[in-house]
Amino acid sequence: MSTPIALIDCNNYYVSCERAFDASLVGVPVIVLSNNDGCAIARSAEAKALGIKMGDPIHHLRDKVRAHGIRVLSSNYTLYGDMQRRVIAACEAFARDHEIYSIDETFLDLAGFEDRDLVAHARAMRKQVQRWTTIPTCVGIAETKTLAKLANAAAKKQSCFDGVADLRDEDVRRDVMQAFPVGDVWGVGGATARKLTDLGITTAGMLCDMPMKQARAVGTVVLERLVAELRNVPSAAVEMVEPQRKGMAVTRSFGTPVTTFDRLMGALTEYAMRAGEKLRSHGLVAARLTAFFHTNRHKPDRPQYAGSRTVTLHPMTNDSLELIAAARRAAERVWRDGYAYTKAGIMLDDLVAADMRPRTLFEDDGDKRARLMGALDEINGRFGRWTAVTASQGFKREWKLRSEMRSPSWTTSISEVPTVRA
DNA sequence: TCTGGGGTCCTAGGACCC
DNA sequence: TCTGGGGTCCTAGGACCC
Repeated sequence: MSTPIALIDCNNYYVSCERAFDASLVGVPVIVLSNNDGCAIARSAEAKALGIKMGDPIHHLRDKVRAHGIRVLSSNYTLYGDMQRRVIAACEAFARDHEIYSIDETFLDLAGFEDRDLVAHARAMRKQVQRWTTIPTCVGIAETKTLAKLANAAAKKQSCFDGVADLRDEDVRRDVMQAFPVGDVWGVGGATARKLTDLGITTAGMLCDMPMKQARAVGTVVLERLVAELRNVPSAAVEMVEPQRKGMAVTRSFGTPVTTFDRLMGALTEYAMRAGEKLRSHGLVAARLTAFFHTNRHKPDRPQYAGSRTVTLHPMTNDSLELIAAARRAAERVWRDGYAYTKAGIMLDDLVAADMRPRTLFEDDGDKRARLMGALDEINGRFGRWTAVTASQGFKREWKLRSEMRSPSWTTSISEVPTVRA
């Protein structure tokens, strides 16, 4: 028998984080918007009940917002990241190990806890999270990750589970899978769901019974592994160590369209600075940098252009100034006048741990630069991002994204901690 | 007027080599 | 009619996730 896995998932996570610090948001419909205040990416139960879907553009929702008094917030990732640490801290005593899957979901390795009543164990954990953070959660228990995800979804949807579903028993598993739409299975997206439906496979139970060979033909090894996991055969373990990251990106939509190369470089400079910071905080260097920018793809009647160029970084580097120079080289080659650009970004690939990077023969002493970057990170860490900037980055930042309804940094900025009067 | 920002994995196909 | 047979490496793009 394999070891049990739990998946703990926070309910309406961003909204729950906001509610932890603003009681007036409790019990009313609330939505949290994406970067640039573009579309709804988190919805309270009340907002979902009003028919608001994940990804709905806010400008399609104005009438509903007015009619139902929906509270609308910009996203506050600093707050959500900090709350995540608290949620995980509350879970630590309940598992041997954990793997953070996303900002609101964590897999827990329950090896060593098998002889307990795991449903009671999970309930105690939920209570602890609620007490420490106020955040409501659901827990799915199973022996493969795919089934733990499915258990979690069942716990969320079916009130009979009361927030904790355990799918280790085969009969329970069968019952739940039989009622579970195939398109809701973790790893089955729109394209695969259509193919499966055409074959008459409409539930997780039917997918589980699909011949492995056929699964491979329909959806390559990915779907084959997925079917194995539904059959309770693990094909992915809980990852104790963080796997080596392969690439990273900093991309943003613009608050107002950009039409000049200087403005584009202003934005790319900022993204390259941020990318350098991310690299350094992970102790990595990059071998390749891609700069890209494009016009508004949602408006096909307007002139369209997408520029993208990859350049090699040699030596491999995490030096922001090198990244900025590389971004300029890349952008210059594909720049075109006469278009209104609405989005740009920097992508870094072929990442390697900084102390493992290959040395080049004529590499000059990088110590000075490394110290400069260290000082930059420290200043910006202590006094807030973009306290220290490069001259090319500039101070105007007209392109910067919209975020007009952001809640304060309740937990991470001393000037914004909540005041309590008694 | 107005539509996110990250990531991962897999496959196909071209370039190149012997 | 018929046009080697493998390899490797790289890139682009699809599909999926939150």
